[in-house]
Amino acid sequence: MGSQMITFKDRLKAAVLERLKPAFPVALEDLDLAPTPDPKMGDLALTFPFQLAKKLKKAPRAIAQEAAPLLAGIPGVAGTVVAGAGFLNLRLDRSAVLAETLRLAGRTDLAAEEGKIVIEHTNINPNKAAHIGHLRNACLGDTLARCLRYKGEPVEVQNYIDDTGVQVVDVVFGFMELEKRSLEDLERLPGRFDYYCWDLYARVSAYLAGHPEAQARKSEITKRIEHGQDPEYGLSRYVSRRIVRAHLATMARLGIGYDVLPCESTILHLKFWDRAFELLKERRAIYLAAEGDNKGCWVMRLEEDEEREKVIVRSDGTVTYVGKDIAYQLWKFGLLGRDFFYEPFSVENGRTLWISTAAPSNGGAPAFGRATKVYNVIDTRQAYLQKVVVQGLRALKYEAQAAQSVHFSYEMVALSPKSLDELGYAATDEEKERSFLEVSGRKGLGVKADDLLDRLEAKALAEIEKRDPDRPDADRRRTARDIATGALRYFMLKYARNSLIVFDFEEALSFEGETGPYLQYTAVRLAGIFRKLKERFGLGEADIRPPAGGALLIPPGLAEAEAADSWDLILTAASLEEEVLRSIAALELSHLAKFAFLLCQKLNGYYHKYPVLAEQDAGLRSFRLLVLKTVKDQLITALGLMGIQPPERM
RNA sequence: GUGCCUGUAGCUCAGCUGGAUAGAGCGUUGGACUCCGGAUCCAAAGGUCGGAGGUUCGAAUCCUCUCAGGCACGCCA
Repeated sequence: MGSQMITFKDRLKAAVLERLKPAFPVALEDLDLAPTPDPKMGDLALTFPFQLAKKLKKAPRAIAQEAAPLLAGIPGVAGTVVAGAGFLNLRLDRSAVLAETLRLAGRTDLAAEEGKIVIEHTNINPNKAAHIGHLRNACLGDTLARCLRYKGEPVEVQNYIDDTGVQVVDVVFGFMELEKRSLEDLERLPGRFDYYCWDLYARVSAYLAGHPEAQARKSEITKRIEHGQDPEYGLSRYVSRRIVRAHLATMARLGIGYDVLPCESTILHLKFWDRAFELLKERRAIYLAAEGDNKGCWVMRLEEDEEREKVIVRSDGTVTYVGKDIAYQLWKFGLLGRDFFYEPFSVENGRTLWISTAAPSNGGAPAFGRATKVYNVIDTRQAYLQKVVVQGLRALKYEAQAAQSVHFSYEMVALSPKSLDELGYAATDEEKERSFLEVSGRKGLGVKADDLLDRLEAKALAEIEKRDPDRPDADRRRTARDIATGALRYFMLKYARNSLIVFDFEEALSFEGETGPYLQYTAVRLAGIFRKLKERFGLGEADIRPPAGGALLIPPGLAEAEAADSWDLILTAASLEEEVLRSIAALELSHLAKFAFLLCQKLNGYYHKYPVLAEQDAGLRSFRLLVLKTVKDQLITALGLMGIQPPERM
């Protein structure tokens, strides 16, 4: 069953309104169909009697009682229940609703609303290995992309590469000044290059803090990189490209991919900023400060605080981060009047990943950018800057695009004191006082993404070997990888985005309870039933269909307890599309995660109570199979949206 | 100082645009079918929803105040 619950509810609402209208002053928006706390009280609750009580000067319960008979005979409604202080609950006609939803199986209530959506996520500085904070960003961004695509939206995923930023400069400084290495040395450097740079970057940060005189050399490196002068330029390019490949490999382990990599170096070469600067000046979005602290700078007034201004161009003529970001945001909407060139960077599963270039190349790249809506997945600490960027659009009179610029903000991942010990980090006394510690690339403090994935895989492998020692090696490893991915992706999605995750190894490495592997295990058991169905009865999943001709679905004489359990399970499964829409609307992907978990909990309970293959009554057996098939399809879809792959066995 | 976020069971967190008896996982205690996989299921114990006012038929949810914690506010990115 696709979930036509949305259409069903809308139709139901309209029918209810039609019946009530002659007798009560109700509008469509007064009619919300909420779930009841207990199926015994009916399936869907109406609360309008409470709203009308004052207007009609009547008790809500009396209104509900008066209204109840009016709803008799609505298609799909089997009866009404007046409950509590004035709830009017609808009891649905289970067979009819089941038949209808199954009849429409495969159809969807979802429809695209945007011309094109650009999602920017991951955006890791290409100077060190990815860590758990980056994983949260990428998991959120990728899941959002999957949800929007499922809804039918055209989605383009961009991963911005800041390949000329200070962080890359620091690592180039380290290679040149601290290690005296040439480009050829780097090319021969074996092993995990991103890990090597992780340590080097921390060393450079410490060195620069202790050697202020080294700043001059650092500035020189920055300038030479900007002007394309070797060896600095070549080194920066080598470092950033090799590390981007490492990041892509890390994300590929999680099934996360991208469409295009816009690079800051290209933005500089193609003078995106110059064009944005012209626009900002033309439309008087910024002005040259004549006095005060910002004298000589081009600044923008802040909307919420007239007194304050944000520097966009420094007094030395260089542009700030926010300025560059405004140019990039304009480009995403196709408003800049300039464009990148592209060349293929890699091919993964037949999907080409493009990278921006300053010079025309072979072509063949799709038309990137030109979005009607943009999501920037960036942690909450950048909320202020994101606001300034949007304000920049508004100042340019791009009101519509400003309104369609969404900052998908989320809290950071921090480290628990316990995890600090495990990392062997020597915390200062001040740091020990804190309940958590921020991940810090400068200090070299953090849990590397690949290390975490390695540990998850090792643990999963150990579990598999314990349970099923005879499996072929390749099979075991593939399964361990799926489990590791499932565990990590669910972990990153289960928390609300405003919730600070204080990372703890024990929690992250758990495979029991509310975890990815629990969901995968549920799916695997379901698959097991259908595998055995084939073996024992010769029936494939495609053979599990509702009886033809709208015949009665629910076997006569089905025990009330089982009828209620089946109904509850089906109704839950059918709400997938609603949950996806709700997740997108609230930018709260934990809704989707919790939904999948709830569905699994209900399914596991059902699984325990009602045998399927062992059931002797053929009618009952096929009814249960139909229930399980329905749930299985929805569950697989939900897992897919979270990037979680259920293994064949586990 | 200003702005944003958070405070719910021993711990980690849910709680949809205010709706009925505040839920889950972990942990603790006690259980489970010669069963379709025990990475599962069932049960018990565990809560002044930080505090005080207010709005409402109804508040964990909205408003005000207050306490506690976090983050942001740069001619860094």
